[in-house]
Amino acid sequence: MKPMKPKKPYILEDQIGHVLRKVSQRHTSIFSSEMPSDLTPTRFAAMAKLLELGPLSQNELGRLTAMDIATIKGVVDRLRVRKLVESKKDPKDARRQLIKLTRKGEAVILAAIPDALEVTKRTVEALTKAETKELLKLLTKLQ
Amino acid sequence: MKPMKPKKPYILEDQIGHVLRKVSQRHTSIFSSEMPSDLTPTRFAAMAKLLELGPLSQNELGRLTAMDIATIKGVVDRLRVRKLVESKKDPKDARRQLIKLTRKGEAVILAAIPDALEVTKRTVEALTKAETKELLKLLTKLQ
DNA sequence: ACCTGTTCATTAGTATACTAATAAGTTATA
DNA sequence: TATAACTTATTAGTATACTAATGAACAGGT
Repeated sequence: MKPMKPKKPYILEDQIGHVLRKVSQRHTSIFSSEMPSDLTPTRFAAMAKLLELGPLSQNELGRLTAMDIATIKGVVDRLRVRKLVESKKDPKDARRQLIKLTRKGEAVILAAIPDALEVTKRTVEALTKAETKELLKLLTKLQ
Repeated sequence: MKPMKPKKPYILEDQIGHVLRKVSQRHTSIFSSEMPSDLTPTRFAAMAKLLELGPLSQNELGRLTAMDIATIKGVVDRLRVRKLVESKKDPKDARRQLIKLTRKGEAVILAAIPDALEVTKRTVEALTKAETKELLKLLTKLQ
């Protein structure tokens, strides 16, 4: 008779998904304590991409910020309500909504970038520089 | 006059928060492709803790699975609808709802554990064992 | 010019994740 | 014992995150 395979225990705290969730939660919490209350991580990401690349379609913006089309729509809607971005039909492609930063949006994102870099710094403050680099390298492999 | 500090560029892809978000998304996607459709990561985590520790109050369960009280309530409600857990008043403390696995819930979680371990394995399949260990060590420091 | 397949955007529905307000029950202590 | 402080749970509201269905517009090839 084959010997029984010993049952592997399930330790939640050792599972990568659970740890990722907790670290993400901590990051979000640091973000909201450092940044103005209506700048969430995703809103910030969308605005940063628009600053970097200029006007983009909603889909492009979603792809570049890792949000699916339903999620990016909500984010853009809420940015538009706050007059941080505006959108208009793309004259070259009637399907597309071209999203661009308003003057106010540009000012807000420019002012917020140093704080966002500080959020990153605080998130990894328990690690050395070498460890941080290693962590980013490993996580990047898992994307 | 003091020299101007050079403006640091903001590279979204280098920010830990963004990379964490993407890796979490990929993990969730692997989870839902490997597991039965109504077992989400959080439902699974809650059931795994109940299996490990027996009946717990909603708050305790939330703390042990890193969910705030509003989130764990929703998760428990949806587990209850599916008859995977049941709850009753704690006779020793009238504030508490004691949550416990049903027979069905226990069978479901026991059957699902090997698949959940496989999800973890697939999530880190791009890394060596040593890298995986290192990643978990670094992430754990950031919790 | 027509069809086929693709892309873009919207909508509805479900699930996590948080805040803030409220209410009820328990514990600590003055 | 009275009350103050804390804990537990619920509810309402907002924000990400995904699926699936729909419809409009575009692109390629015949």
